[in-house]
Amino acid sequence: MTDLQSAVCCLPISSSPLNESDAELLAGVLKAIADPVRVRLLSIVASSGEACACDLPGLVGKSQPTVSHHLSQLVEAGILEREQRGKWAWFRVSSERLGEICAVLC
Amino acid sequence: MTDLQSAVCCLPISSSPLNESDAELLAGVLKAIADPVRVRLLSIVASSGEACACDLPGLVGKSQPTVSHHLSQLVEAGILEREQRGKWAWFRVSSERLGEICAVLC
DNA sequence: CAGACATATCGACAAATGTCAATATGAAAG
DNA sequence: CTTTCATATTGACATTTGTCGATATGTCTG
Repeated sequence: MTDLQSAVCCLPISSSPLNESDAELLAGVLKAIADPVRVRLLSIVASSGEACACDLPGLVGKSQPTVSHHLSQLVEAGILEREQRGKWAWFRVSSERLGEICAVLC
Repeated sequence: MTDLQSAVCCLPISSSPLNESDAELLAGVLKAIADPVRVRLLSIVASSGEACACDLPGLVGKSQPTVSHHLSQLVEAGILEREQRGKWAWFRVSSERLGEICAVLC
């Protein structure tokens, strides 16, 4: 997948038809959220302000590797930010990135 | 897939952790947009106000059955509305539904 | 009704995705 | 440096998804 750490893509979708590459960027970011487990992870992190990876497998009922994989996808899409604290990984939401998504959609 | 014609799901994701069924609803609606071709279709319809299905295969470079399939997914998710005019199918964006999505995300 | 044409459905297939067990990596503590 | 523990990566697999050709359905027109 292409680099998603910069801006989502573009002007609002209603301002003019997206070209193929902008469409891939936007679709990529949305795809990163569009999974039930990732939505729950995102919601858990968002509502707590931050969350430790160590708690998340228990909270969503998935294995540690699966949760790790989902978290990586959210980080790669710029939706979560990862911070290492000792041996623990903490995550918080990039409300800036979420805002970008909404700005493109609405 | 479950019925997505009613409200997307829930309070904003940051207000409290989504339960599994709300997460599936939200993920389902996002998944309906999270594809490059569907993003382009959505953007074409949104920026024109409305669009005829007859023009869309040419505009996105996909076959008629493929476009029809993508449009159905967007309609099923409540993101596009379909209207039959003679033998043509016209589509417009449900800005209400898009607004719901943004309200849940941000 | 018959023909023409727009759209939907079906069947098939390759590619992408979600999942987990096993294992590797990395970071602190002793 | 060794051990311990948290997280990431690998490999494998079943399921889902995007795509198209062929065909069915539906809607107007003559």
